[in-house]
Amino acid sequence: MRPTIKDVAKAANVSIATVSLVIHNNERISTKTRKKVLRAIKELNYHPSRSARGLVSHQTGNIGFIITEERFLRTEPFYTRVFLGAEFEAREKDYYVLLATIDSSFKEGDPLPRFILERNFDGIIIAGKVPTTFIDSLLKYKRPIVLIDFIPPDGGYPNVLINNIKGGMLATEHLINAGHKNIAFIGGEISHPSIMERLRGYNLALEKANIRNGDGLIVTNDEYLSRQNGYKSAGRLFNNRKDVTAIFASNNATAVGVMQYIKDNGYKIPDDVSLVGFDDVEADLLIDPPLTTIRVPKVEMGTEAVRLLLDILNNKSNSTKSTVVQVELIIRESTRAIKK
Amino acid sequence: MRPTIKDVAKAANVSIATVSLVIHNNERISTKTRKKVLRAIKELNYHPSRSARGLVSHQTGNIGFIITEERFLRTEPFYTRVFLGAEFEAREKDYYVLLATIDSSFKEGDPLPRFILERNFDGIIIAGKVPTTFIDSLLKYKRPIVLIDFIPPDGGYPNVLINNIKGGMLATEHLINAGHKNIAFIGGEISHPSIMERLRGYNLALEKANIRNGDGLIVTNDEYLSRQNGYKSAGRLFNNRKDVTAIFASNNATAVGVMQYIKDNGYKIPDDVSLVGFDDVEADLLIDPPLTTIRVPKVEMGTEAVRLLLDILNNKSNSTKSTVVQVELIIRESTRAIKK
DNA sequence: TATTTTTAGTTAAACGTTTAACTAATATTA
DNA sequence: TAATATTAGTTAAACGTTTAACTAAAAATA
Repeated sequence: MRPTIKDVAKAANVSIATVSLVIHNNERISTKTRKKVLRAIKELNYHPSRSARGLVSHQTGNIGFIITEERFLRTEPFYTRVFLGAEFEAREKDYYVLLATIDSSFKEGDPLPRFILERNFDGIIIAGKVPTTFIDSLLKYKRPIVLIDFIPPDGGYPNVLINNIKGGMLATEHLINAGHKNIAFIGGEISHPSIMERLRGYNLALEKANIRNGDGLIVTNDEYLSRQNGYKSAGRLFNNRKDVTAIFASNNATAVGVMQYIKDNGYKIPDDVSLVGFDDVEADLLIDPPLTTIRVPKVEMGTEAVRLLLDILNNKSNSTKSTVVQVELIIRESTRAIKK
Repeated sequence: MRPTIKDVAKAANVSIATVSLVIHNNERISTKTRKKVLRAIKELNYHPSRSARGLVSHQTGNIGFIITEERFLRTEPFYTRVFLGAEFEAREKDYYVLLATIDSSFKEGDPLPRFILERNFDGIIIAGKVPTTFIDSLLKYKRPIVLIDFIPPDGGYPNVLINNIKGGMLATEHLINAGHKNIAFIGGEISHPSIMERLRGYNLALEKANIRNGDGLIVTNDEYLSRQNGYKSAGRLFNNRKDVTAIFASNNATAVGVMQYIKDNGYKIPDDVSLVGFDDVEADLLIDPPLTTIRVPKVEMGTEAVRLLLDILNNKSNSTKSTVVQVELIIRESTRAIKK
């Protein structure tokens, strides 16, 4: 049988209350007693029962982690890394993470994950864009919510954001510094605030360098970011502008599609066209040539989200604080200085 | 405040015991009372507290899902799909799934996931190969274990297995039927039972067709299944045997590496070489040409694992029953009949 | 010295369930 | 009809914690 607080109390020859107080670092217990109790805890390999604890304290020790099925299954392990960061941090802080996916077309009345219905969570992390209706149906549970890489239209939630503007600037400036003038932006899912910001960074960098980019260099649509979409968009781009020498693709999958199109049409990377992606996933290294990209600290985003959430749960923070994680330019072989 | 069993009892004008019995489908309660109680439950949107339940029943309602970090982060969402299947089935059966990763070099004494240390799980699912030391350190918790796609050396656990032999045969027979004679097998991680079985299926199919495959057609090593490894192995193959016309690669990532090598060396797929993979992940469709492959029912593997585990937990099954999921040949464009 | 304050604990109630043991009412049997 | 069995519930203890309220002993103060 697993040891209970009673066993510890008996072993240390104190009351169960004392054991509980030691566990919670209450300063009312003398160092001597504290040591005695801690020794007993270690000897018996005692771990408090979550059930008993939850029953009296009305806290579950669970953090929900919600992501759309689509995003979770994405070929690039972007959000799996975010999850990993969250799980590590939660483990550290004595919380469990309950991962559940929802449909990206979630409608009001659709079944919610069990732990939500059963109110078995202290707070919830939502990773990536989800339907507003989903967030709405969470409201009545009155638990803190932290969003990752997503700002819903009505805003007002604490979130962990990527410095997308900076990323867009870094990518574009890298191309400008290499002497490029006709720099294109290719981005799907343009309604996503993050993609819009990357475009904004792109524009800011061009402005700063006094480059007036002519028509047809910005190709966007609102389809899901994917290889196919990148391939298609590259086609549209090259139909209009044969003079393009550099492309900034708003995420990695798009970049791979763009690369495929360029290869299929007899151009060479980076000889004819330089290409920069966004995200930095392993696949970037395996493709030919390895992709220059903007690195996003994925694991850190997960840990930050948990920290933010726990700060709110412990009243250390009001519920509108947000964190912005920084990005970094990773230069590989898909970009080079323009031929004179 | 969330409703408790007392609120339901008051609303239905019965004792709390009656409510509990109704929830557990005890036949001692009349249909009339049962209806009355169920109505109250629905009206109040009552869900029993896991904490209270766990405290008295000594069951947690949690299923652990363990996977090595390496496998979880793999570019192909193979195990994420398996997890998804497990989560769906668990949700259905009123269980939570606690996902945690371990290091693939887990050693005795390394920290275990929190829910294990705290004994907060009724059973555990291990997805993919893990170090034997990890399984050993689980033993003392005396909870049922179900393995997915892995048989440890000392065996003895219920598991969900892929019909790898059948898969190997299907792939190889497909190539044989297309007229190929010099059919190679490329497989990394050969110490993995699943890969060995795929090789066995390959051999069986050749035997059945009375094809004596000469030297150098089987290229294996014990490195992790990956693109680079596939690329390298293909190099070794073509150095020895220029006459190969078809290749069965033991998983998808390997196949992609092989494909890359073939392209880089001026051969065409499927014109010069036919190629079959194993796993069927989305990426197979996006590569050029789309890959003929053996489809593995990934989601089903997850649901089966949960079913197996719950059967054991409910004493419906002894703890050595295993399930084998079936595979299917998916013909795409990477294979074709041999040129006469 | 007598009183008050502080220290270092202990006692006991409460949290929301499950379930064995009990009971009152009704049905069956001798 | 009296005794027994069945039905449809109810009562109450138990699960393992937390924590407010209490207390005995020691220290500080008047």
